[in-house]
This record gives sequence, structure tokens and C-alpha cells, in this order.
Amino acid sequence: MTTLKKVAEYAGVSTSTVSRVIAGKPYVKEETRRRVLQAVQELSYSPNILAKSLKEGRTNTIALMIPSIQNQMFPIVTRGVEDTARKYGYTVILCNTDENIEVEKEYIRKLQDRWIDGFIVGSMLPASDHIRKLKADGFPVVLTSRYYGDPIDAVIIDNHRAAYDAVSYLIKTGHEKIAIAVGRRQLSLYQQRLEGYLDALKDHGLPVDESLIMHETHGTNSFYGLTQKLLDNLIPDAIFATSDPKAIVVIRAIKDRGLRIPEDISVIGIDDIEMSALIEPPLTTVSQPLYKIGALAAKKLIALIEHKNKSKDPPAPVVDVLETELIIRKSTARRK
Amino acid sequence: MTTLKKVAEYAGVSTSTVSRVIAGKPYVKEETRRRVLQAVQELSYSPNILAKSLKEGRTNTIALMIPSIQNQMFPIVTRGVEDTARKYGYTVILCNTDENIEVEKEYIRKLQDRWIDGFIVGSMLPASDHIRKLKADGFPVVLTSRYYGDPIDAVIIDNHRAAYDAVSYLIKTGHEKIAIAVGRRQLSLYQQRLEGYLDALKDHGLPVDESLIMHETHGTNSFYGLTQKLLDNLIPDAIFATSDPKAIVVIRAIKDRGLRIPEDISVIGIDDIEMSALIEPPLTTVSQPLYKIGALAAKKLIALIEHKNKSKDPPAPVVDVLETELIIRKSTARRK
DNA sequence: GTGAAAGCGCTAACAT
DNA sequence: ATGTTAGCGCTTTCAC
Repeated sequence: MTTLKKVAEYAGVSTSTVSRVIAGKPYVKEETRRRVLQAVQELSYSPNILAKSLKEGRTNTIALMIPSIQNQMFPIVTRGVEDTARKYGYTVILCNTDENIEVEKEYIRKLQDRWIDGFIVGSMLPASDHIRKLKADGFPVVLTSRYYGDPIDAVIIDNHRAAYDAVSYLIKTGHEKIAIAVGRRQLSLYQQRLEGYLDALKDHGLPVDESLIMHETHGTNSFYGLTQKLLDNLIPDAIFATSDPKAIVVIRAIKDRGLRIPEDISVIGIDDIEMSALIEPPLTTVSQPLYKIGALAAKKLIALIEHKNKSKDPPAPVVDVLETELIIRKSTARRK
Repeated sequence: MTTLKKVAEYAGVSTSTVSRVIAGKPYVKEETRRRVLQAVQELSYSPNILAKSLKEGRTNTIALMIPSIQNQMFPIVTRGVEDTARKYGYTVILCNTDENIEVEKEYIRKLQDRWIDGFIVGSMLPASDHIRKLKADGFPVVLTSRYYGDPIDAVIIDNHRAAYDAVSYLIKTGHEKIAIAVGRRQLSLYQQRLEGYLDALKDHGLPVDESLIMHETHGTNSFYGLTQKLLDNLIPDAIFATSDPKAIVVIRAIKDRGLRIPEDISVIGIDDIEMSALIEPPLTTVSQPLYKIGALAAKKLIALIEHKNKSKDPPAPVVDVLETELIIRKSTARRK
């Protein structure tokens, strides 16, 4: 283990001089600098970040909290975060919370003790008061995807509008009996998507049929059974899934029932994950810029962190709403 | 910020006593212990892990290096790693290398400076000498998936056998013209899977037809074009994809050609990722225990780390070969 | 320009 | 059973 001290001895200077050279600070004679650099080279010294962090009170590490990396939305978001973090010299710690608020809390506690510089939270629940406390305690926090109106920076999409666009498209292409697969109601993003669906129906003069509304019971896969049950009673013109993973399960259920997509039933989703274009039929969906969401969240968080280092008050939170786009593929077709 | 010292003053004892109590060490009078715990409570003290790490020379952090979390194999492996790490009190840093050896090197350097306790490497390339050096320098390292016979702990599957099983199954169910989609040759796991294919053919008296062998050119998606080109010349009985993501692309290409699966062409893969059961038709594949691979790798790595703390010599590396299993679904059908 | 020395918060001999 | 003290490796005043 080569330390600063050894380099100093080797170069015949003091540790503070070496420190200055390493940090690229001024007020070092050119010749001295050269000698130190030489020593660094020859001893192949590299600084101990831990000691540096202890001294400086920051670790250049951020945490990314998500429900689960197995949800296909998150690998892309994660790449956005990680690529950006790396670009700025930060490392990221990945935390899967499984929607379990206790796991989330435990992570927060542990990471605070580690002096994590900031948090990107994609797993926020209405009850996640520990996240709010984090922010209130002055920790840099950026929310993604899930946002409940708190005074915290966030990167989201307009969920109501994405759903409204999807359902309007179905209506305009002649669908009338439109079912919906809604995710957990406690997540406002699903609540908003449900409302987008309801409003689209209303605005186009279509009635709301409660029996066409499927509510998630226990995970995404529950839509397999729910769809089967729905089909026992009636065949809708279309099913709007409030996320692509749900759409994929819905499609599986429809096919296992011997029905064709889009001939018998159209299916539309929201997300545009990688698989959406690859499944059969390729899924019509409203894309959200997942990579960009991650990248922007990371960028904002890092800005917050650097700002904090200059010890000003935290700036007023800003919520970025990114654009979504309807991607028409083969899982929907004109009716009548 | 509450520190040990403040707790000590508050409780009217020395810092070492507080340290002892926190660490649960013996030789502390029951009443003193209670008083300290009380102080810890009231000041809501929690230790600074950074300082502790600096002192102890270990960080309870491990790095997981993978090609990309966007490759659908890795979210599952990652969950295995992370769940296990958390259970043992470790945090994991996620590193996507994009198969870029420079990125890998940069990560290693950065993480060494951070005093990462150990590495799980799922991105090993034949040229990854920096990983070998890591191990040689005494760092705990565990390899997953990719293994080139180095004296390093590893968790892998028998690739030759997995491929052999897949192809043998095709042959036994009447397929003769069997094409193969082979991943990058420089990765021995694909080389081995190719050999498994070749040997299965040989053992069953089938000829090898070079024109049936598709080699990956630039990423998984290149198999879309390769498959199309293959189908221009001939329609094989089956296509063996050396991984499920490749199988999914191959299926897309076949369908876009207007051919049916399995009626016209059977398709078989290796992996059994979550999507494999959901696509149309559900994919016949040889499953590998991805979660278990991650979990076992983490467990082994942690054992290595704890062993190292007792400062014995590192134990001889052991390579664990986990079982694979043929999962028959709907993408293959009996011929003739 | 450069060096001495204090201290970030903790642990672990060593003393008592 | 408890306290004193010397670092872990680094940065940063403050002198010179």
C-alpha cells in the first residue's frame, strides 16, 4: 500500500506538498511538481478515497432505489443513471426494495451511515415518509416515475396524458368496449393513468363499464388470471394495459384463450421497453424516455450535490415532465 | 452529527467504552452498558462507517461487474447477488462494462481506491488480465458465467452439455437440418455451446453444414439479419439459439418472414429468462439457475472476504458447476 | 513555495 | 472494567 506519506518521503517533500500536487492546486514550483509526479509514478501511488472521503465528508457515491431490477423498465433507467454517474466520477449503489417499505428504510439508514452523497428514488410510496425526511434533513434527493406532489426534485412523465393518448387512439380507430389493466391503486401513476382512461372515454362520449376495469391483485402476473376471467364474460374490443410488462401478460392470456391479436382484441401499453418491439405481435404503446429519465435524474442529483458542497441553501425543487410518444405497431387494428 | 466522542461525554465514559458497547464486546459493566445505550438512544447516534472502514481496512461493499444490466440474463443474477449481499450486511456497486475492457479497467482502478472488499465478475473476457491481476494481488474475486480455466473461484454451468442437450432433443424429435445462432466466438461459453452442437450432430450421425452456422456480427440484434439471410437460401427444421435473447430475435425474424413456429421451424434456446415463457410461442429452452448463480457467487465471495480478514492464505479456488434443465414449451414440435 | 500539525470518527493495544 | 493514546490516510489552515 503506497500512501501519501511514502510518496512524500520518496520525493523528499512534505505530505502537504504532495497533496497539493495531486489536487492540482497552484503555488507549487514547477520542478517540485515534476519530482512529486515522478515519485507518484514510480511508486504507482493512488490515493485512498476512503480517507479523502472521511476528511471531506463526501463519498462520490449515490444510491439508486428501485422496486426491482427485474421489472423491465428499470434496467434502462439504471443504465441512464449509471452512465451519467460514471461520467461525473460517481459510483452507484443499487437497491431493490421490492416495494417493501421496511427494506427501503433499512437501506436509507445503512446508506446514511455510509455518507452516501444523494439518492435517486424510483420506489417512492405514498407512505415513504423516511424519503421525505431525508430531503428535509438536507440530503440531495431526486424522485423518478413516482411522484406525489412533494417539494422534491423529480423526473416524471404526464401519466394522465399518456393514458389519455393511448385510449383516444383506440377510440379513434373504432374501439368501443375498451378494458383496462390497472396497476396498484396506491401508486398515483396508476391512479392517473386510470383517470386518463376514464377521461378519454368521457370526452368521446363512451360509457364507463366497471366490469371492464381490472385491478392488479398480487403482482403483474395476476393479470393473467384477471384477463382470463374477463374473457369468460365478454370479449372487449381492446385492452389498455397501464404498463408494457402488464400488456405482455395480458397478451399471453388472450392467446392462451385462443383469441387473436389484433383481429379479435387490440392491446396497447405504456412504456416501450425493449421487448415491446420483439413480442408477437409487436406492441403498440406510449413510449416514455426511460434512459433519459435515468440520465436526467442523475444529472440533477449531481448538480444538487455539487451545489450543496458550496454550502448554499438547496435550490427550489423542479419537477421535469418528459415527453411521451405514441408508437403504433401491430397489436392494434382499426375496428368496423 | 453525533459522534462517538459526544456519546462518550454525554454518558460520562471514554470513547473506547462506547466503542466496546457498540461492538457488543465483553468486559463492560452492565450498568455502564445501559448508560451508554441510553446515550446512544437519546442522541440518536449511528456510527460513521467511513471512519470505521478507514480504521479496519474494509468497507463491506462488493462490486458486481457485468456486460450490461440490459441483457435480460443479468437482472436475475443481480437480484441473487444483491439479496445475498444484503443478508450478510454488504452493499453492492453495479458496474456495466459494455464488454469494453477499458471501462472494466477504469472501474477496477476506481474501486480499488475505494477499498472495495471483493469483486464478482460476469464480464470476463479472455484478455481481462487486470482481473487476473486483481486475484493475484490477493483480492477476493468470484467469476460467473464466463470462465477460462484460470485459478479463480467461479460459478458456471456446463455449456457444452447444455447445448448438447438442446440439440440432442431436437434430433430425437425428428429434426435434421438444425441451424445455430452462435454468440461471439471470443467468449468461451459460446465456443463451448457451438462444440456441444457439433458433437450432438456428430454423435447422432448428422452432417455439419457450415451454411447453417450463423455467427454474431454486431450484437444480439444482428441475428435478425442473419436469420433472414439464412432463410433466403433454405428453411432449416430448427434453429438452436445459444441464448434466449438471441432466440427471441430469431423468432421475430422468422415470423416477419411469414413462417410459423414450430410448424415450419422449431426454435430452442439456453437461459430461461422471464420472457421465455411469455413470448409467442413460449420458448423451449435449457434453463440455467440464474438467481442461484448470483446468490452462490455472492456467498462464495463473502466467505472469501471473511476468510481473508482472518489473514490466512486464500483457499484453493473452487469452480461450481450448476445443473441445467431442458424446459419443453411450444416453440419446438416433433417432425415427420 | 513549502512544511508542521491538527483533525475527520473510529478501533484496539496498552495501561490502570 | 474502564480510560489513554496512537494511528488509519488524507486535507487544510497557519507558520515560516
